[in-house]
Amino acid sequence: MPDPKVDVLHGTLDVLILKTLSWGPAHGYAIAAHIKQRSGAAVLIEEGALYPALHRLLRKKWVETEWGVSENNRRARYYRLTAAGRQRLRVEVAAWTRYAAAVGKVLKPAR
Amino acid sequence: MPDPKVDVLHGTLDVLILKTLSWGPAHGYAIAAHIKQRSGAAVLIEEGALYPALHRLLRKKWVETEWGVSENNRRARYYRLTAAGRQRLRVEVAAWTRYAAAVGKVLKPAR
DNA sequence: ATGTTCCCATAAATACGCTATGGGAGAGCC
DNA sequence: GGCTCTCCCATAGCGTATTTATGGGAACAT
Repeated sequence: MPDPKVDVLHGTLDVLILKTLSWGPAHGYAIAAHIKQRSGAAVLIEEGALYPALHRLLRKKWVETEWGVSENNRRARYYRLTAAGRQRLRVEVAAWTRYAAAVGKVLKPAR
Repeated sequence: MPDPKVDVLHGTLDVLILKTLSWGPAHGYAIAAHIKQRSGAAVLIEEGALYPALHRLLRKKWVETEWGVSENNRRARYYRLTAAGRQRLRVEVAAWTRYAAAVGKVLKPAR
């Protein structure tokens, strides 16, 4: 069984969602589309991961939601960052940046 | 502010270990120390994660092992990259690089 | 009417790191 | 001889997050 495909590293989905919502409220489908587009199709969010993640963020009060109608005239649930969510975004971006830099140092070729 | 500890993101441990072993054979304890040192203490590998990971890599034939004696005159198990492991390292470094770049694009501040 | 896209959602399987815990053996100090 | 510190290996149980697999409903184009 050759290699398992890993689209999203554990723990990075939340920050991607929060960042996306920092541009303004959006519904789930649009969030996934935005991340895909903005990452150059390198990060693909499965719906089975997306909706549990959104509910998780809701429970933590980092986002809030209300039903609405999408641009395509469909029933859609819009998510919006809360103040706590915006703060959390800063924390998670900092953590990612730090971690990515650290991994980069380890993986960097010899000097 | 003591030690800002950062959890290891799922899926990044293997590549860190493989990279470390690309410098030459090493035992578990030294692998953890190397990653800690090289990452500027940002990435700390718990032993409860390290040894299962090493056994995983063994099962996949990416590393091989033999018992020896450490620099401190202690019984130690040395791990060495196999050819398949070296190849796998290239794949995983590429995957990390690509993924990190993609996340970076999403997290980048406004245009 | 039929297929396609859009949109939401959950269960089961899976994966992997963390915490907690255990042990053994060399080295240095009293 | 004891004591403690550091080095080194290892496993079990837990928690959490992602993938896979499914399901459904509504709008729109053909």
